[in-house]
Amino acid sequence: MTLFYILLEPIPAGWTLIFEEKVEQLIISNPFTQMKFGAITIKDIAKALGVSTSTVSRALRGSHEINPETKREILEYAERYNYRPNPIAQSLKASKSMAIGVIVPEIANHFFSQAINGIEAIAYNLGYHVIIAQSHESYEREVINIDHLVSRRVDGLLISMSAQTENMKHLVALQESGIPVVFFDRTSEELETHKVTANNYNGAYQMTKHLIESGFRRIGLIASANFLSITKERQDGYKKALAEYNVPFDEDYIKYCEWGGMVQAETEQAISELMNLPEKPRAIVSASDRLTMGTLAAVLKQGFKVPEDVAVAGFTNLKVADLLNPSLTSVVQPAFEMGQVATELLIQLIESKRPVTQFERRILETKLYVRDSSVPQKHKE
Amino acid sequence: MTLFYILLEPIPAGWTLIFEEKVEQLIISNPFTQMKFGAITIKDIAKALGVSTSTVSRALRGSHEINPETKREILEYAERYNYRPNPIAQSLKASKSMAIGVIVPEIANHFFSQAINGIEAIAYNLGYHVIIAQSHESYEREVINIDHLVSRRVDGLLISMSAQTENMKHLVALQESGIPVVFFDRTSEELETHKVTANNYNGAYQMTKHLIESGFRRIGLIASANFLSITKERQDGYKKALAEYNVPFDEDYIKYCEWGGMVQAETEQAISELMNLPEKPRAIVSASDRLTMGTLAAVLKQGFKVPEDVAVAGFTNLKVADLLNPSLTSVVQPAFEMGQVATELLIQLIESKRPVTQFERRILETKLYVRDSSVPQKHKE
DNA sequence: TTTTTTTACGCAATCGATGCCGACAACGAT
DNA sequence: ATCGTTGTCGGCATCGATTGCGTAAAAAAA
Repeated sequence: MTLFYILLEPIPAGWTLIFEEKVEQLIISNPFTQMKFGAITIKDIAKALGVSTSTVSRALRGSHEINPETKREILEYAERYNYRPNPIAQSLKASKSMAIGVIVPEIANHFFSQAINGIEAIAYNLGYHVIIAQSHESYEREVINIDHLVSRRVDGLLISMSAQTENMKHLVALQESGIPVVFFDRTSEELETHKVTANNYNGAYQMTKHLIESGFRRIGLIASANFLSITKERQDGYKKALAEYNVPFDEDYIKYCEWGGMVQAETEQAISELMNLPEKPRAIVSASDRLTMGTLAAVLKQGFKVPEDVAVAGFTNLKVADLLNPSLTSVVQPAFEMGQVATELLIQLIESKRPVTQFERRILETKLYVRDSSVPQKHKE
Repeated sequence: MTLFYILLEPIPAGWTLIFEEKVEQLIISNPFTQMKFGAITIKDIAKALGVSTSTVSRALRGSHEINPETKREILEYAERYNYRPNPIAQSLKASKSMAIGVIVPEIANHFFSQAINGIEAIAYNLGYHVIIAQSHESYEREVINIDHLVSRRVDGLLISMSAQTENMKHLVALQESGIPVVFFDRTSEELETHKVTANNYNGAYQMTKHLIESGFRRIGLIASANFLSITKERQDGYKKALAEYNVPFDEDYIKYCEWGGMVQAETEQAISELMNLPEKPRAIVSASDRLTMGTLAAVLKQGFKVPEDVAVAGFTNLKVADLLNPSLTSVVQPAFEMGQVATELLIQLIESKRPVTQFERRILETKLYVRDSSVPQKHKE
């Protein structure tokens, strides 16, 4: 008896090849391997119908220079065998990946996950897919991520910078190499491009104004790294409100957290410093989503009652703000819409035939929700 | 005077082409277009060093059959010009996309965003990128997403099914077509593959047991669609605890929410039905992350005091559970680890040379945090 | 010196889709 | 009857990287 072997791996040691034959097509009925034959290509269609691949390609994309009869046949066949063009081959040919990269500090933050929802909604509609990367507020990781996305040949990039990103060289280089970049949330003036933000200035202004009008005058501000655009804008809104009501501004009432809330110890330290000032603040405004919950937690942990000892208000997109103890006065950003707008602008840049020199700055309105955490005790109930 | 035009688009109507010439290379010094020249290929290296592309390719991947001297030159050149292999071309050649698809109900849910963190951590390390899609608890969207990911040629899929997915045909077909699938969180018995879940049974058991031991006997359960694996498992844990303490089980005390918390009206309706029972429950267990906050909100909204009128406890991965009013007794799942394990298993499947027939079921432990929402009033303070 | 082996590298095909040319037939126009 | 048109379609190169096969030259063995 003679056994025939079909080897899927190099010939095992000790075996000798004495006979070899090539076959055109191998039909395997092994139940384990009736797979990976789903992917039908343009070539298969061409062979099956006795036409060239060019004809198939043209028929599929509805070229007018194909006999309607031939076209019908091809379309029918493609339909029947569920043909899908291989996007990888298309990408190679067209040197477009149909992918956009998104870099955010972290997904597990409602502001960003909502923004990503908006990004995906638009991107998927326009045939792009979205690759998400997280910087975890680290400059290094951000650079690594960008490098990775570039080597993946993304067609464009949406970014909200890490709290440790002071230097924009990596982004400038990116843009110069022809990959469009759009900022959202956290932006920088060092790069000329589209920028999409919430109205941070007004959000902070409204929140501070509300606190002042509620009777608080000594108001602390806890913010992310001070070179971040959001920090600057929100701080300006805060100062504007103070000025408007003739509340003296005191530098000591502002604390910056370089880790932007990623490291709770840092937040607690900041709160502790604030609350140990000779004239401790009667209210605290948190100027960053990630810091807000940390601030509330730290204040409570350090034994202060909210709002009796100190009122708290802050930016947050968490839906449970009104279920907190106490329910939290907050400014909500239109995260979903910001993601949508940024993506529209980015894809516009990607698909623009001519270099774009006019860039937009889109500012979307925030919304203030007043709740118990900022209502002075005497007014309560 | 004669003008020469270099056209980037078809000849405008009214123009006639009278002269045409091809050039080898066009150097454009237009400041707008000094871009897209960053992408250096293997061919460029070959041309520059006067060797063939094969040699370059082999040198770059460290083949031994290349002269060390040549290899050094190539490596140096590649380094200097920051050469990166084009992953799209590699994908085409190898028919692997180095991408895995992830389908979750929604990103803006801490359980899933933490799981995605775990997924990314592993995937990036192993050179895969992650494409995320959301079903929004809709079966239709889930099917569309899968279709999209398949046409994108992902190498494998991680999925936590939507609350409306009763039918597994789409996943069976997927697996049969050779794309490995790994379940996490929500699984199904209709598919033989790796499955990664939290210990839902034990989590619900512990939580229910805790409530019983705290003195509650009439305990309601609010859950996702009843065909979901997590619903079944958690319900079983709940029943086990009841049985263990001889608390009679009453079918009326269980409410299923088909939208799994996506539609708050549904949740409120369920709570309302529970609380209108002749013998209304004294405690409610929420058996799904997304439902937990909705349950608490609904209970409070309907005017009940927690825990005085009714105690509440539930699954949730939200970090603010202890800042809620009242702080919420909860079961936390090891979401990050679940994502990691699922991804490891998936990539193992993808890279396995032989068909895998032994599948694992990994069950990771949950953790119960007892807080105020489940502590009977008399014991408080 | 001749033969064999080894070293080092090039050629060309391949992955799937696309698009520029050019071929060829049928047709009407001159 | 010859020529230009129009309609259809195939050949071939291309995108970038990889790899089996072949081979010239150098080294080793005979």
